[in-house]
Amino acid sequence: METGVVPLAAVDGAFDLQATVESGQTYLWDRADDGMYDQPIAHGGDHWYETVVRPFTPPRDPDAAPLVPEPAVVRVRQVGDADDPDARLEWESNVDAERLLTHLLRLDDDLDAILDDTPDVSLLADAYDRFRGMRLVRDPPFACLVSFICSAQMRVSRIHGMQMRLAESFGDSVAFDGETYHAFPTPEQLAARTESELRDLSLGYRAPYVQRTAELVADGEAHPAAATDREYEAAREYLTQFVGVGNKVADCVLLFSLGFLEAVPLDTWIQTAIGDYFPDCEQGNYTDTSRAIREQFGGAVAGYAQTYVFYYLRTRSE
DNA sequence: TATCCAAGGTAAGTT
DNA sequence: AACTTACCTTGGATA
Repeated sequence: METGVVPLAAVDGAFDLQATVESGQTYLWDRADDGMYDQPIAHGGDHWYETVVRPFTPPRDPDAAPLVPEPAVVRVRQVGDADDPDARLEWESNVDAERLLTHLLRLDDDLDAILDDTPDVSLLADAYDRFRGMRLVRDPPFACLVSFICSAQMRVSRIHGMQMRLAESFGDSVAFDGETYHAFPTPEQLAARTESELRDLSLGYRAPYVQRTAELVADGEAHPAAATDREYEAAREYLTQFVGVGNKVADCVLLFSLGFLEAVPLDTWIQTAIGDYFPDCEQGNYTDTSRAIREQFGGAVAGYAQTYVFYYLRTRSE
């Protein structure tokens, strides 16, 4: 086993692991000690989180070496909050995971600079204040694509459960620390399953979407990472060729995997925010409403504001 | 205990 | 091109 420590003093701006991993941007991490999402969100706990990552190349740096040399189990926890000068991330893995963690958790972002670029609007300020240190993520592209195809009309906790079952049922097993983990399935592994087998995992009507999208990727007809070198709206359009992917899911993949920080997924919570706080942004169609709210949320980093607002509104009643 | 409802939308069919 | 409708599943609310 390899282990390491990332001092958070070396990171630009604050960091909050729990908010980052449990805010509904990624469904590929699991809380090690208890069932993630099965209980109300209690911030401040120093939980261990685990994920399994296959070798993949950073979408924005295609000439770089893969982030891990082999399928890797990564276990990480945060010790100390943003105000603690000794705060740190502790990790355990079968490989050197520091570069991988920096990528997945966007530790290379300068969060203070991003906040400086965000408009001074009370809703945004409140959300940033409540979840200070939350960062966006960079999920592996194919797993992110499948996750958000599964997200249609579905609760956060159940989306997470679907991804865990997909890995457990169809992904390669990886031995680590005396236990057996499962990587998220490859496009080939999912393409080889039947709609019925996917429905057995409670994917419902999303099952054929996932199967057919996996086929498109496995057959080489398209790959989500190929959207990266396009202009933002063209990249969104490119992703809608996958089955079960409309503008909203496409925006999620652009934001949570491919590093398009200007993407603002227009989900039900953001639609509510538009109605309650920014009614002038409602333009009657996705493209124009998206442009308007993107402007309102700070343009190039609008996706950061979106994700804070999403999490803020979704957890308001708790 | 039974019934109802809504959950990070999308595809397919109509006008 | 704009507008409707069907779609799986299930935890939690309501009666």
